[in-house]
Amino acid sequence: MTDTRWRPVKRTRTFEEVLAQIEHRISEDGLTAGDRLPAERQLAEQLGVSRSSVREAMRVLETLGVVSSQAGRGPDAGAVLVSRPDTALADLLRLHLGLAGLELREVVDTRLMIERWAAGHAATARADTSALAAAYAGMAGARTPEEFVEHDTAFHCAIADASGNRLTGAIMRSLRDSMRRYAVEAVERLGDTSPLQADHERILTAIAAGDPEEAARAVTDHLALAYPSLRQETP
Amino acid sequence: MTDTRWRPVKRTRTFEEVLAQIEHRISEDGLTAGDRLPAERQLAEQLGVSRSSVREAMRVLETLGVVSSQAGRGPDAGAVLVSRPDTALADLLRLHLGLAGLELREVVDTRLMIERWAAGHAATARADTSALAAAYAGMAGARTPEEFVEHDTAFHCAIADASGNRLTGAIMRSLRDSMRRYAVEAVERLGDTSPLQADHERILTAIAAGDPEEAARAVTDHLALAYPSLRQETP
DNA sequence: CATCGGATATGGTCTGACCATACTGTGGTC
DNA sequence: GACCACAGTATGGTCAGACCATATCCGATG
Repeated sequence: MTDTRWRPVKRTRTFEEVLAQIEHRISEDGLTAGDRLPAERQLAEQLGVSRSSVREAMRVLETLGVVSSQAGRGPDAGAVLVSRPDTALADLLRLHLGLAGLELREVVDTRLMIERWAAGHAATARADTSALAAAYAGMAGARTPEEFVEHDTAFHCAIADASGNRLTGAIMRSLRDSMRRYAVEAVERLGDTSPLQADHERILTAIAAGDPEEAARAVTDHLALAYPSLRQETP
Repeated sequence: MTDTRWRPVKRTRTFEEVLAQIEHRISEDGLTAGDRLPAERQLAEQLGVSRSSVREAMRVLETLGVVSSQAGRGPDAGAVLVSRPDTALADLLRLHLGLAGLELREVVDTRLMIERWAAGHAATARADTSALAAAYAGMAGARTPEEFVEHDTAFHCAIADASGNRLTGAIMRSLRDSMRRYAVEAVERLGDTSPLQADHERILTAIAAGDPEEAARAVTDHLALAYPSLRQETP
């Protein structure tokens, strides 16, 4: 038998080491959104690596919605810590949908799960419904399917936000972003948007009235209407 | 007034152009997991950019769990398309938890939402419970909190997987990964794991018996026990 | 005091080189 | 013919140094 001695699965690449250092520094120094990271050249010298490796680490952090890089000089320049999971999640889902690693029905089911949960919570908590009402009004004035979907997205994201949980809100926004195309198609296929608006009014009323069961039912019925082909999966 | 002529909000960086090209190529050529991307040098030449820019784009795709790079030569070498949203999601959540952009209670609440939903679906679908049973047995033989949490994570991820929805499964895995530390602390604080095991048996039985309501209740009670400080948020 | 223009710090890109890794093919050995 | 050792080579990983684009800062100038 040849040499099957154990070798480490994978040598840690330099930029991963940089990532670990930065992450360590964040948790150690208690950095939060708004704080600045050292400049790329400076970081490279501190860690004893090349600027390329630092840059690749920065790309990763930027992809994850943790830093935002800005050229130039001054307080706003450089790599600033942010907290923007939404766009990162949206990119992630969009790419995996495109890769056929995920199917639309899985995304829609997940969305239904979140939305029922959020609608119930929002109703229980008697959450502020002004954002919902604004989006509802926006849909009424929409002239194209794209415009309608825009406000529809805002409406449904407002439901998730009203639950008070930022994580579900972020997931919701990403789900909507990644399935925008299909939403437009669904609206075009339906033609008339008035049934959708009736649903929306029912949802809005239930949340405002603080009726979690009715809110959850209304959301379920609404998604069954918007995505009839997936109906059988919503018990 | 100075020149207020319109400038594009932000000049698209080169590597973003590369990203768009690759993404376009994926959806256009119908590439799926397992297919190979051109080599970095080759891609750089094709797109008329430097290898650095291609590499930064690769880092982004790798971060999103879409490609996996492997040095060397042969069929497995180079940038291969994969579909691994789990690790990407886990990194994302972990970093945002560290940045205080998210709070633990939001993560736990989201986990409860998914787990109730998944338990109900798994019970309804009479899903295969062998993975659940195996993880349950693993917990019984665990000797340290870390080991217990390891199998506990497998158990709860198996619930999410049993729902048949890969997206919720991936989210579940990421949530568990990102809160592993807190889970270990919770087990240590509890000391005795037998109440947890009793819960697990109840969940397992309910799913195997195809009783969605009981499964959802069992999961809810279980998380209330494991995270007592968050109990008031689980109506 | 106001304004303009260079100095400067920052990220963005490119080039070319070298290293580490892992397969490929070739040639020798048994 | 089967097997094995070794050079060849394509791939990603890293580095160094240069230059460009952008945005602020600051001093000179009117």
